[in-house]
Amino acid sequence: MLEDRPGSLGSADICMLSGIPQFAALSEETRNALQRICQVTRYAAGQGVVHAGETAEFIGTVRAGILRMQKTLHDGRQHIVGLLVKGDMFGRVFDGPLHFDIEAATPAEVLSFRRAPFEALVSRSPDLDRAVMLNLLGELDRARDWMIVLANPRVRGRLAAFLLMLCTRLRGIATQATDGADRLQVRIPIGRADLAQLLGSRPESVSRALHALADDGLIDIIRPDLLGIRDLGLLAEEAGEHDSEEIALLSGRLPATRRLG
Amino acid sequence: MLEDRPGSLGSADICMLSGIPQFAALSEETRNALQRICQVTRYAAGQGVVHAGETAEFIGTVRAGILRMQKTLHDGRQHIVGLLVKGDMFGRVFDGPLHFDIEAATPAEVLSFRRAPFEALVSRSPDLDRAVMLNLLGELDRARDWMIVLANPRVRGRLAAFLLMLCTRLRGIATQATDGADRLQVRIPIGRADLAQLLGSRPESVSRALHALADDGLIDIIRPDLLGIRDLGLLAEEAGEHDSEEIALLSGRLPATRRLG
DNA sequence: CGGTATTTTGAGTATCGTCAAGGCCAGTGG
DNA sequence: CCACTGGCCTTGACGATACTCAAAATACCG
Repeated sequence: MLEDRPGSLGSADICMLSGIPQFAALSEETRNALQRICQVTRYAAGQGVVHAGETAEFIGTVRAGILRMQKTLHDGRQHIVGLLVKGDMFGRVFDGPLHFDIEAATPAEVLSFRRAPFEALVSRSPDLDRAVMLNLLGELDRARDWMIVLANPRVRGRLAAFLLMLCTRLRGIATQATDGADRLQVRIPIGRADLAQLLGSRPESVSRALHALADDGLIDIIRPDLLGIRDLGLLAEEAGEHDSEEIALLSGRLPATRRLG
Repeated sequence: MLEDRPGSLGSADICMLSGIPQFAALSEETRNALQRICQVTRYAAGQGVVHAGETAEFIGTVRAGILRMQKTLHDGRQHIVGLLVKGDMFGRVFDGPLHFDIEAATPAEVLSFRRAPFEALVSRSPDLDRAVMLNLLGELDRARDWMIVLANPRVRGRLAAFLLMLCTRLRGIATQATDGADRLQVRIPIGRADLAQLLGSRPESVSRALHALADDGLIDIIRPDLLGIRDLGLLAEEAGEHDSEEIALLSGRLPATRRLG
């Protein structure tokens, strides 16, 4: 359903929209119109994409890589409030300025549409309008999933929930091919300090929690930013296993211990 | 057992849409069309409105009172992920089932539109379409504000941030008239257990933090669910004062204009 | 007025935040 | 090629905070 087809298309331009699920279902006409008002921009890790307070002149869609959304506090510190991955949009269609900064967390490619023509196109194309709305709905759900992650009382639990999120929602983006067998690998796209703020903790505590999980055999720390997932089931248990169904699906091909209450 | 109960069909038709900001700007024609497919339902505190997993047959808008959005875990415990107040919509227009339960936190009035005709109307009326989209954008922002609240490392800070939210975003809804001078009163619409889960803590810790704030003179605990705000500025400081501007507005004098998404 | 649920308090322990130091890695310059 | 430097991650120690368990006090409801 969500498969993007490797386009056997003649023009290079036509490929610009490819790979983004939500655009795949659009009509030929709408896609062509989008094509005309878009451009691809590449960002290096750490580079700013949009700043809070300014009404972005374009609506963006992540094509590759990971962007982080953050609020800059008055004292200069930054507070991450979410990550944007392939297919996520930003830029407040029809609305005022953004309330958050957006920066590239990894090298990233952004597909950007000039605001005015994009809004006009949305008004004119019901299918695009609907795609935008569904995208918002999806982001809303994910923001609420974040809340559940953050509502975990212990750092270990929040970290486990976060890793779980990386394995499920961001599957195929943050995760990498397994090394032969069934071992799943996850790349953490942000540093310890940022991760700590995201999880409402401190870098030291995050590090300790991470190593505690490793000591208990739930994960392997291959590199500081690269983890191997050993037991997804135990991880889910640690996180409070809110959605046991989805985990079960993932664990299906893994020798995870199933101990549902 | 909570059961959904259809409310009385609207008879005072003309006034049904009144009082909800986002509908005020709609065209006469759209409002009339909405009028025809809506009904008002009243819920008692604790009563269920929609259950997760089912595609709601209604798109709802809160008219009065407070609803809570929650995820029911496999073990029966519930996890609150947000509160809905006047003007907030729920029901995933154009999309599948809800992922959360919705229950009345206080006695509430919900304006509900039958899904099919509502979606048809949205497709037909650009102004309504845009109102729905702006509403989603606003909810997304508030969900992210929640994340910042929850990312506070200490319970005191999270609690202070939560109270601040009640004073700003839910102003006039959770807040009550001041008793004479500058003292603001806030009603907490959920019990300690729910509040604790919402803030990623335990009822005991929430109670202690609350009384600690009271001992330090930031608030008064009039009843377990009714607080008097003594010093908004100190509260903001406690919370980490992310948005000092808005606080300054409130701390000075009102009336604060409703913050637009 | 009694019964129940919720909130609060208390004591003990685990966890976490804080401060400070040490280690690892990459890039830089001798 | 190697020492040096700076950033990030990790570790250690200690004090503060928060969770757990248990019990008492209070509010709520009929």
